[in-house]
Amino acid sequence: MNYSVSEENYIKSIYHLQQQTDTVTTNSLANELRTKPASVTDMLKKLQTKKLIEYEKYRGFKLNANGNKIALGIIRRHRLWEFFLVNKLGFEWDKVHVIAEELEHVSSADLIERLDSFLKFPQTDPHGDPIPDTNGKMAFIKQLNLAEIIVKKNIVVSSVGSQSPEMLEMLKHYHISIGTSLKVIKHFAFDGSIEIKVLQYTPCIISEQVAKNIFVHHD
Amino acid sequence: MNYSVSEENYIKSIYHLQQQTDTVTTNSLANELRTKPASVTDMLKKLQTKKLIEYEKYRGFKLNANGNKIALGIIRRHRLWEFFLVNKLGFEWDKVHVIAEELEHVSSADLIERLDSFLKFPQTDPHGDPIPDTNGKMAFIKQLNLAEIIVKKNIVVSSVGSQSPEMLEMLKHYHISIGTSLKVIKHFAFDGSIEIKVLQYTPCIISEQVAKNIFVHHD
DNA sequence: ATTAAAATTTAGACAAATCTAAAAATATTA
DNA sequence: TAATATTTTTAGATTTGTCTAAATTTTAAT
Ligand SMILES: [Mn+2]
Ligand SMILES: [Mn+2]
Ligand SMILES: [Mn+2]
Ligand SMILES: [Mn+2]
Repeated sequence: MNYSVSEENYIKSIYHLQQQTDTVTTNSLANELRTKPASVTDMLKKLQTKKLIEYEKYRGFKLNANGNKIALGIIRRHRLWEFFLVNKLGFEWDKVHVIAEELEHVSSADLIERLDSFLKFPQTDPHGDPIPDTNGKMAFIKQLNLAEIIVKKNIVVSSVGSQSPEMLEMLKHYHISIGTSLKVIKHFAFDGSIEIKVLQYTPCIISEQVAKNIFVHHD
Repeated sequence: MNYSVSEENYIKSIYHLQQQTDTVTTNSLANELRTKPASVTDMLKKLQTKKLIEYEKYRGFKLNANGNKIALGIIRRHRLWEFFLVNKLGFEWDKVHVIAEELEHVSSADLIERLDSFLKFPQTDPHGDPIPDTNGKMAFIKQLNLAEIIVKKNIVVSSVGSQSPEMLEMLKHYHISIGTSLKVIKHFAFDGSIEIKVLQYTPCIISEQVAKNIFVHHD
């Protein structure tokens, strides 16, 4: 089966919202897609007819197994293109999302498998998010929030909560990007800020808000 | 201004038809786009409102200067993606057209300029067709039909009339691709077939129909 | 110059995706 | 539990792009 650009965007958004709450609401999806609740209801009916979601009027909805597989296919394409844009075309990672949002809808399966191979089968996109394989299997990376790290062991930045230019600008200033190794040195109870040390740089202090937007894993 | 996928496909098709006849007819465009004449008329009105064509009811139509520029932008994207698909992803050149037909509509200008640079500013696509530059300037390559070559000097294959898998298969068998150097040895008046010699291979005979689909330029 | 054929346009309909305003269902609060 | 607020759905409209069938215009043929 083949899905329209609009259908694909809905499917992907439902998938992402489900990571937070198992069953999704009409309003949250409308908000995510910057559209109106009435439009969401219309599309839900269509997705139900096409057997991609479980949906009961007024009760919320979720992707079924089939819908999940479709979603992971779209996410695979999105993240492979993002990797291409950053690592081959030299884009900054705050610029690639909007472009990948279009490229993800190009429908050739052969294209994506060849792109994957050309990129040497990357495991994560430029934001640290894992890339599903052809069968929709996605590595689960146990991520911890930097704000909650206590031990003074080496940790590695694996992804970020915000992909805004503002975030990127600040991370650059701190010499932090995906894959950067660092250590937590001290917590300040007063405002929740923490002192960290990035390898080869002098220690610095980041606010709690920044820390909460940085996800890490051990060694 | 931004144009829909449908509008872009119409604009590009009008451009291509204009290469043969300066002013285009409703039927020919409908045929090119595999749609119905009534649909073409509808779109023509829209393109006229958007000031992309000159159009007089029942009298045919053509792109104006603005429409021409838009068309060349789409063709630039199409051909750059085709080059990418063949030279980076390893597609055969009979497979790339349909995919480029989708990729050409991805709208980021930055994307295309970076792609161009990544590909080292190619001058022609995998079918030998010239790639317009950012400003819509396109090199004109004086092409001659192989069926009409008489002199026994070295000539270079610059493009092909058909991009079908059948054509590709046969050209491969003859060891001919874009850029191949060859010589015309003899014409057979009986059926119009000609004997050619591809460098490093023994001479062979190709039918008039094949020859008519091969375009060449001198040295 | 008529008439017949072909090309083109209009009229009216339809599917997809969206919207606003109103109605219905559910959740919250007093 | 009853009133109120919030969420969700329905009803009806709009835009884009397409279609068929009928009307109109142009072109070709007698
Ligand atoms: Mn998208
Ligand atoms: Mn990403
Ligand atoms: Mn296209
Ligand atoms: Mn081409």
